[in-house]
Amino acid sequence: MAKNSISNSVIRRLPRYYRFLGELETNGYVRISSRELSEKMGLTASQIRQDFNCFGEFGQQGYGYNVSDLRDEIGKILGLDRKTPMILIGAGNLGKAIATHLDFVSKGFTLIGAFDVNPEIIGKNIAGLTVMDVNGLAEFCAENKPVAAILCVPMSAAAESAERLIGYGIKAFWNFTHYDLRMEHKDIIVENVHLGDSLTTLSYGLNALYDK
Amino acid sequence: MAKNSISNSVIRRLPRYYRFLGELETNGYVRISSRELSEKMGLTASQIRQDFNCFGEFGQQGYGYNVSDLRDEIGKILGLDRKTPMILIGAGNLGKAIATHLDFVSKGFTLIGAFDVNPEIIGKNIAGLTVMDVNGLAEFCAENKPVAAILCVPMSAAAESAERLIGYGIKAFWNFTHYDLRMEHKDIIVENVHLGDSLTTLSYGLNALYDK
DNA sequence: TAGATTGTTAATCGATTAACAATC
DNA sequence: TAGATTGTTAATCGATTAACAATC
Repeated sequence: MAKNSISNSVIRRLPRYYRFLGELETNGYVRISSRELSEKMGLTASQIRQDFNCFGEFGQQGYGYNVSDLRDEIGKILGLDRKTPMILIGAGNLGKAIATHLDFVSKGFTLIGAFDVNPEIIGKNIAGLTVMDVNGLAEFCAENKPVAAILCVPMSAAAESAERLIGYGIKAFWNFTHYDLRMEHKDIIVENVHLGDSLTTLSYGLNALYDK
Repeated sequence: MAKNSISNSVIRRLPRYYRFLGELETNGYVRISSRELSEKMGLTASQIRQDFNCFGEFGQQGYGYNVSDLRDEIGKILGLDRKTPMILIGAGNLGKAIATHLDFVSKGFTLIGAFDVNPEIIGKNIAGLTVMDVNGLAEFCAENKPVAAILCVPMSAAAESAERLIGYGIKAFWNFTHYDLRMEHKDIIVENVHLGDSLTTLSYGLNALYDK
């Protein structure tokens, strides 16, 4: 589908394009030029055209881009037409919030199971799922073949959990721990969310304020 | 403190350096060379030296870096010795999880208040704080002068909440909404966490799997 | 002193921006 | 056709890597 290999910088801009195009569509836009979109998004028109051209020719000279078509194309590129089965590992505060807060289907996933070690959490209902005991994980994976996992366990359990999941056939991780999956497994697909690092970066940003 | 202007790429690596150095210290390391650190972190030794040299000369030729000193320096650069007063706006599932999940003090902040509109949430206790009615926000800010805010409200309320908070003197946002604060306010410090975009990126990553 | 490793300059690589010919 | 705007090539900018002199 995608030409050879698309740079990470481009990929990270795609979800934002997709969101903006959705808003434009909602607001009744039928066509948009790279210049107009660049003004709305705070990018250069050049960059937008370069980005889209990584994947094909979606525009029309003299006209611009058809908003709805372009959005669909980007959706396909992002694989949002899939429903990759995903499980949640660690249904504590954070895991629960993530499972509840997001619309998985519109992002290419379905959440099909949730697991925890804590007896107080097991049996509870989150996002329409009954939290199961991690002891049943092997059996569940054998039966339901989840492909992706949200890793929301404490750091102390991260390495062991990840290794087990890989053993059960999990290929992709949405990783909320600081365990460095990418370093340990070159072949596994990983997207990290490091909330602590993000807050730390905000702290750095405050230097601008205090240094005055 | 920091030389002129440090590139964003460098800044985003600092929290990770800080974490790794903490682990090394825990494991009894006293000194480390850029080469050894590069192997542990999956970077090049060159990059590590370049990064550190943005802020000063922390090493010693022929020896390497003192782990504990270096960590302290990076901590100072990140402003982790501060306790910037921060408030949580939106104490729903996600807001609650974030407030509970993270150690704010070790990241340069103290969480001093939590607010919501929902009567079912107001009065509840999270992270040692009683959730207050947003109606009391103006008064609270006048009295307690929070500098930073976690924005965890629904998209529909994001713009209005942000504008209000800026009016009450908030200078920095940890933004979990898709409202584009940076675009609207060039002078405000913003760190975005776009969970939806992150999950979407993971979906793109799965192309590698399905394309085969 | 000899060996090691930094700090720093130079070379390379990649990403962004500018320019413009192609074309709707 | 004339005007607009893409797709794409070339120029610029910035970040990473390599090399090495300085020095502990």
